[in-house]
Amino acid sequence: MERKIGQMAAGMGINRQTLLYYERMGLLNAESRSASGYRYYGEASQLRLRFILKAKGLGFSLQEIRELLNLRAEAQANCDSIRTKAEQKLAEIEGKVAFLIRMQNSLARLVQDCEHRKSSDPCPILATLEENEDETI
Amino acid sequence: MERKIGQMAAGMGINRQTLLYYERMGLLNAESRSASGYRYYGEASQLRLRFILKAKGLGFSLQEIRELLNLRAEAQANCDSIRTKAEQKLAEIEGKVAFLIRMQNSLARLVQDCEHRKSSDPCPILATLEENEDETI
DNA sequence: CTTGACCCTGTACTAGGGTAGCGGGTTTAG
DNA sequence: CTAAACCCGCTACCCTAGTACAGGGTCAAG
Repeated sequence: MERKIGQMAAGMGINRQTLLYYERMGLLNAESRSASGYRYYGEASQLRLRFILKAKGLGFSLQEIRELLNLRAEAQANCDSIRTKAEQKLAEIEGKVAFLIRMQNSLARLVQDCEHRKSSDPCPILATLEENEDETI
Repeated sequence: MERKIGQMAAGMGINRQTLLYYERMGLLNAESRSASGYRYYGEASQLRLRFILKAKGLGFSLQEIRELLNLRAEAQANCDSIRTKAEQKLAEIEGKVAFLIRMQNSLARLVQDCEHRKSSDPCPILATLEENEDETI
């Protein structure tokens, strides 16, 4: 069914302005307009928006999503380009995870130390942050 | 030893402009100035900058770092507030890691599928992104 | 004393991803 | 028929974390 912008936004759980923003960014156009200019979004737009939001959820930037959409438009056959992009993104995410896990371990260790300190000791978190050596991270 | 801004920046591996930016943001002032206005950074500034960069490395935002610095100034005794902040940040990071790992699994599965598809099949990544159901993430 | 490397302040710009408000037109329920 | 709720285009603004440039002053070596 056809939806006006407000319904489309609410239905997808995003802001009305965001939909306009995506249009400006060349990601999503309404399928049709009323005589008075109201945007009407049909099934295809909803599919496309779902694509955009999922890809965003998978960590693709809007720029990358535009490329994916173009690839999709180009040819269904072009699975290889898509897979390459997905693989690159995967590597990137693996890097982020590794980094965050290092952060996580460092912080957890600091919090641990903090719990076991004697009340006369200085705060070990502050002490670590003040250290000269780069052992923490 | 006292360093001018360029030496300080180079020594810490950051941009000169970034140091000015941190000053504008109220994170770090030079200890002294020459008659002509040159900034001179001493030991205390270097300690403070190291603190800032380490905290940044642990995932704190500049805003949060400002709060940490204030806490630090308030009282060395206030270990509890510091630990609370560290714990909050830890929880936040754990959330991010969990999310990224879910993304990672989804993407890895898609790439897998992509490798094993028959050349007649449609690209499984595109197919997934077009799906209605929210199973992917 | 000049040259080059450095420093000053101040302003403006970047990217990414939106968000808000204005003045006015349209639609729909009562 | 009217009032609320929507929508239009447009411009401008938000945040974070910087980065760049302009126009000018300073310092040290040769």
